[in-house]
Amino acid sequence: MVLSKACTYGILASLYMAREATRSKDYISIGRMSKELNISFHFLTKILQQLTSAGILISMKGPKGGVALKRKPEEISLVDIVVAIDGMGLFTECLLGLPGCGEEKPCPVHDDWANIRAKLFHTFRGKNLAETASRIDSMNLRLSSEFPMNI
Amino acid sequence: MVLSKACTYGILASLYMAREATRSKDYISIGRMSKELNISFHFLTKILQQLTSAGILISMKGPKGGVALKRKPEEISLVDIVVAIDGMGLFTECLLGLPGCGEEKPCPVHDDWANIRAKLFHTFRGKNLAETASRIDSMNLRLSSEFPMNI
DNA sequence: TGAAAATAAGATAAACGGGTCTCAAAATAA
DNA sequence: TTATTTTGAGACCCGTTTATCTTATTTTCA
Ligand code: SF4
Ligand code: SF4
Repeated sequence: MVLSKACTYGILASLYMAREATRSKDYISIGRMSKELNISFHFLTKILQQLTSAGILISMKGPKGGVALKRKPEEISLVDIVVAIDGMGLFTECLLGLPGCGEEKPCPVHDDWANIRAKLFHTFRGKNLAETASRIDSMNLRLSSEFPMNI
Repeated sequence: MVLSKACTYGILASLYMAREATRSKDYISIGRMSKELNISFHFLTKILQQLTSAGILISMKGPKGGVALKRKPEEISLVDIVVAIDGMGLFTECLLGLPGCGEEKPCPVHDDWANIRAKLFHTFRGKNLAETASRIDSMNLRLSSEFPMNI
């Protein structure tokens, strides 16, 4: 898997919060999100704690508490979430797993992989939560996995 | 990690065999490969067994035995190795891990990911063992990880 | 103040990938 | 034939990821 499960959950939750942020300024409870996104509550909690300590979210305990995006959704890119949870590995690691990959002694697939890797990075970096989340509504896309499979 | 460790080992061993195949027609012992590539012998054995049962290698027991590419190195692409070990997942799975990814109800990053995914597939498919292995020699590239690291 | 609601934190367990180990089976060569 | 060399096959171990569970801690509100 390209992204860890934790990372995809983090992205889905972030998109969910970005969509909510346009409607209210309140905190969103993790329990509610975990139900709507079909993600284990405790697992999601741990993931969002990572995003909180990474400075992407702010959290508040107690009734009316929950979690919210720290910055405006337009200012948060998908790469922020990915890096906070999975680290930079995907964008820096060698495709063939050789330690110390570099330009001087590159492996046979270096050029192609470096190209794809960069494209992946720029794609994630170029997508902010606001625009991505708005597409969910306008194009009737899905966020949760409660739909039937096809292909 | 994009490719599993087993898969990268399989690719490295295949490239090694492709390089050897141009010099002799003998079987190559897994023990020798495991030493030269710095890969655990038993683990490499298991991986190459997968390639054998996938029809990519042929094997022979006993002294002078070992393993060899079944077809000519020019006719084996990297995608053959990847699919035999890791399956088609990398080229078909959803980036966000949602089951049943598809065109009808795609997730918000579908278009970009599908594009990158396709590029990845065509890159692997377009690289055959012969050409890739020959670059190892002609450009003094590396196959094993016994070299010092440099970013 | 006290009950309830929510995150924080950490222990625990299951599943998986990576890796090791042992023994069997086959082929060679003495 | 017998010893040796090799792959084949499977059990087993270990660390990480995924997931669950339990126990604080903080906040709100009656
Ligand atoms: S493609 Fe480049 S970064 Fe990846 S393993 Fe090869 S040399 Fe290293
Ligand atoms: S990008 Fe396409 S294939 Fe990947 S999860 Fe989204 S809808 Fe599915």
